[in-house]
Amino acid sequence: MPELPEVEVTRRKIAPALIGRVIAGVRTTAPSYFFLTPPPVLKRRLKGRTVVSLERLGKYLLASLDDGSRLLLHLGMTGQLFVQGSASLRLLSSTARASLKPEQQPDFKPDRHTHLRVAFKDGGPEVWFRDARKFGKVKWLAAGESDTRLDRLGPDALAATGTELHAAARRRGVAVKSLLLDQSVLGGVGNIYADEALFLSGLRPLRRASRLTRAECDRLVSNIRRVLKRSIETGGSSISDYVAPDGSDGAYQDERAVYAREGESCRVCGDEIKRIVIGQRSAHFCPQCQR
DNA sequence: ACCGCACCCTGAGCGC
DNA sequence: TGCGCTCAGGGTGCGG
Repeated sequence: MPELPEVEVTRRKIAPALIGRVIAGVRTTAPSYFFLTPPPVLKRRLKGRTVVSLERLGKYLLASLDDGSRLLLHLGMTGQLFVQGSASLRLLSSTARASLKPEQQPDFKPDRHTHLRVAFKDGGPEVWFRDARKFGKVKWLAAGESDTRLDRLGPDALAATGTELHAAARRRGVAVKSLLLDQSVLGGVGNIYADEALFLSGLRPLRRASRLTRAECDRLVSNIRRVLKRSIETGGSSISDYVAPDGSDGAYQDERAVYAREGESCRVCGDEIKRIVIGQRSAHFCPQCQR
């Protein structure tokens, strides 16, 4: 699920269910590396606090609390942040979708993957964080405390400029695809949108970053912004053949030009979409449109 | 400073 | 039906 658009949609959806509410208590699963802050500490620090804001930094969510401390969240690959009782189909990953059945039911019970359950003083619906693969993260930050993960983040992909990308690209010998996935270069771009933006820009994913021209960087940044904005508009998207029963799926997956379309024909030129591996990740492109 | 790689974990989908 | 295999939209940390 989680690249910038999905995290942003999650933020917008979950913010009203968090902001202004007083936390009554937190329940967790057993300690694991999912918890960068040990569960007992987390429970102690969050109890009685009020969430005052929720912002997104790249693919991270950062909740500010009334005592100046902050809660850092990352959804990893399969993380799901949702309001208890809501069937947020469009926010779920494809893998989660397949096993979604329980969540579609209003009486869904927290399972062994539901690592965080936040209850509120008002007695209303709880906010839950479920993550089957545990690549997600939760960390409590004391007032004024910084975090290397945040410090390392480059400019947000929605705000970055061609100048910034060009400056970062110049010294790098890696494929442009790898450069785009580097969160210290641009915050928020993941595999899907990197492939889509490269397609729109007519750039091969294997193209060396250092050989990108200034004009190409301008085009690339502009197309990254375009695909991210479009995806946010459609409510985020999930790449899957699965059709949501309620039809609430994001529309972006129907618009994607290359991602997970290996062997299918290009919508622009009809050529066959190829899939290669770059830096242990899949990359998709049209040999004809991307030179 | 940069690069490639191993690794973290679970579930889905495939061929047999 | 079940088994073993490969794959997955995330990131970190290590040695070279």
